[in-house]
Amino acid sequence: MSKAERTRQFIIEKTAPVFNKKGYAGTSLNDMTTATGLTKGSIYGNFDNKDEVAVEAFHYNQKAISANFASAIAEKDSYKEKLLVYPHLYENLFLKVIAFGGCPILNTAIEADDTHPVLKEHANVAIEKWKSGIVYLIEKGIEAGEFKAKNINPEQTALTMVASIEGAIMITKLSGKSNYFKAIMISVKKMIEDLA
Amino acid sequence: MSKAERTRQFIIEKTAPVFNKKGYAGTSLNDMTTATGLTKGSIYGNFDNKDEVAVEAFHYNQKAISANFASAIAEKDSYKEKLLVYPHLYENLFLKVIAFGGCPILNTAIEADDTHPVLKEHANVAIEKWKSGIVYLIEKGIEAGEFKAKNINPEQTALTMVASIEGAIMITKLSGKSNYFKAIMISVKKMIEDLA
Amino acid sequence: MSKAERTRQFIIEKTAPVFNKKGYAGTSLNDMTTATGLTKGSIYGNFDNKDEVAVEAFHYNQKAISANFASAIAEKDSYKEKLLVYPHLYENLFLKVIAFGGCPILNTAIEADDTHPVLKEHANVAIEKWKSGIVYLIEKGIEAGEFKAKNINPEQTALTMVASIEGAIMITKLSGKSNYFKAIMISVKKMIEDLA
Amino acid sequence: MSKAERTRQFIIEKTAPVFNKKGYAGTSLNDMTTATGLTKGSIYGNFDNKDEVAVEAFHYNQKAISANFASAIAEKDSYKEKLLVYPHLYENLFLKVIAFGGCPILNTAIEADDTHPVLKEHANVAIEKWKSGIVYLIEKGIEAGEFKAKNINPEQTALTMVASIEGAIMITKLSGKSNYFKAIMISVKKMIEDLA
DNA sequence: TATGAATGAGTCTTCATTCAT
DNA sequence: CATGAATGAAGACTCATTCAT
Repeated sequence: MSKAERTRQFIIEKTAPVFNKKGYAGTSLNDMTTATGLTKGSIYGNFDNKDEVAVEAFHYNQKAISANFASAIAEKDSYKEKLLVYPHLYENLFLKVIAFGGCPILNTAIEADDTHPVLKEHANVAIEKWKSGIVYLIEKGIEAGEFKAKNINPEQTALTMVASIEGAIMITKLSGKSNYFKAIMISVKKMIEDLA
Repeated sequence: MSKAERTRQFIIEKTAPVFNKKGYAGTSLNDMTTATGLTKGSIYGNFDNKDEVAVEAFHYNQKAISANFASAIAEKDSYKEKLLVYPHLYENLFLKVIAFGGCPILNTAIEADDTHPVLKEHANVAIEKWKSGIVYLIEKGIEAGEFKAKNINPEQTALTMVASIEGAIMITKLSGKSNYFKAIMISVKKMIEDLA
Repeated sequence: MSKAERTRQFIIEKTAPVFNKKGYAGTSLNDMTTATGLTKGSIYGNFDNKDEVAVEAFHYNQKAISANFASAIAEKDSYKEKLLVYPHLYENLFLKVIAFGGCPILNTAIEADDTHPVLKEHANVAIEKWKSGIVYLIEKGIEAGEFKAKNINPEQTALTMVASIEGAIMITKLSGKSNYFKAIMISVKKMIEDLA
Repeated sequence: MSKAERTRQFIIEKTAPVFNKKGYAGTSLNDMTTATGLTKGSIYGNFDNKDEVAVEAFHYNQKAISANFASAIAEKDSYKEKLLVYPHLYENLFLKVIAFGGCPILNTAIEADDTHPVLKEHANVAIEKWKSGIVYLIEKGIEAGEFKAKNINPEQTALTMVASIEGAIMITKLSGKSNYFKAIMISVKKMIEDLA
């Protein structure tokens, strides 16, 4: 990794949590220099503009969270258990996620949808990927005979899972009540168990 | 209604959609003068500061949406049908809601949670009220013998409904795919029907 | 006194202390409505502009202080005692003068000299009148044989008295040390006694 | 001296006379950009806010005047002559001082005493230092046998000198009459000569 | 005469971005 | 490659003043 590449990465890592908390518009170049200890000139030497940093920071944040799930899912043997990783792991992680500023997809989606088409599209791709991953697990579960083929709509289930989890993060961050999050995760688990 | 009261109301009505789309920080005083046709001085003659307009605009937006549901719920006879108003009516309204900038509670919650405690609290109160309304309908339905008392956790159900709907709005606004919204509403309807 | 005249007077009385403390530029129309309980329209109905109120307020403040001296001087029999009224009475009044915002002539002179020719001239006239009053007392004292004619320059003495008193007010208000004021007044008294 | 340091100094030098003439509140950022030829951004790049420039400008103005006296005093041999530097040098300088906007201590004291505690304190320190300097010269003069120890109160004399000079500047600037200044300086000289 | 409401130029300050060194 | 310094547009907010009612 070249010096330039390392500095880029350093800027992304240090600014990513700020972007997730303050949002794209709410994060200033000054916030970015404070977070990195670098100068504005240095940031502009490594990125074309604030947008570019924001996009990379979004990806960094997004991966930081999804990586946890990918590895945990890989470790499970059955598809049901793989799906259950989402509610289970979120129950363990959600305090961290909230301290981290919440879900980057949700944050970016809400801020960018009417104002920033580029960021919006990145959030869209991330959601679509997440959904597809769940659809894939459900379909594989059906193939494997774990889930009943009839009466299951994999996409509907995937979308409802994603919606519930994102909604749960919002509500819990807003209210500060952890048991709200747990209650919704129980519903998600039930939805998964009902597939069998 | 005094002139002052009318102007206040006028400012709220005209700026409310802008706040819902661009967010609190993203809406400038210039946006507000453009939306109203008034001068900065006039806005400051009727409000103490931007915060005050933002809070009123949030309430205006929130009521604009919740009013639809309140009246429709009042018209239904059974508690099941009252609960079903949410998925049914949202299916009819969601294009409007999206054009309107999305759900004000969701937008405000996401923008304000790490940056604007006052707005955050207003969003929190609104979510809590929504949840309580659903809990009330479920409990009344249990009392009335419509729903089976055992195995039902009214708060869990209410939270999951709210989370799913908010998540659905986010996902649909982001993807632009109406059928995503419908799919999640089917899950919500099923959840309600399973109460009986 | 007509209603209009009474309102004018009321505005002057209520705003005068504010002007003396905050200065001409530092006193806003809002300060003036707060001080009077009246509206801006009402103030503009009774005065052409802020300048006019400021000028009247200056006179009001100036008279409020000089009245104390005029009456006390009238009561004294000898010219020496008349002159001693200044240091004596100021020693009793200076806490009030400081709470009142300091000497209006001094305040106006300093603020207005490079920025507001009209107010400056009013302050100038007031100082000139004060000085002339002292010169008159000294000359009368010489005529009466109280003071030695030779070696006395009435104008020089008057100017030095005025300068010392104004300087004393400034220093004391700045330092908060009453004994600074008293020390300077001792010098002024000595200057008067040396006339005899 | 770094570029930043030079620009800071440049801003101070160029704005100092404006602050002395128009006062802290009366000097706008626009006045400051006009005086320096720089942009607002540049001023804020070198100072935190207007306050900081005002404080530095006060010190600059204060030193600009006191430096004249310090060097002239150092050149004199006797303490009486050292003290006489004040009335003598002021007689030569006072036209310059008046063109310069008057005495910065006096101007700042009057404007800031009821409105700006930070500037007020800076003015207070400057007055106290001036007074202490005179007290020191008188005490040294007593030690050296130049002045009669009995009947002399060094602090009272110092305060009266400072008050007379400040009062003289105010009166002269207001009236435009140079001979007023000279008359008061004669009194100050007499006060010094009477120490012997 | 007094008021409430509006105006637009002004206030101080922060913004993302650029560029010579 | 990074820095320090500058820019000018935009930010929220206050000002003295006006005028229909």
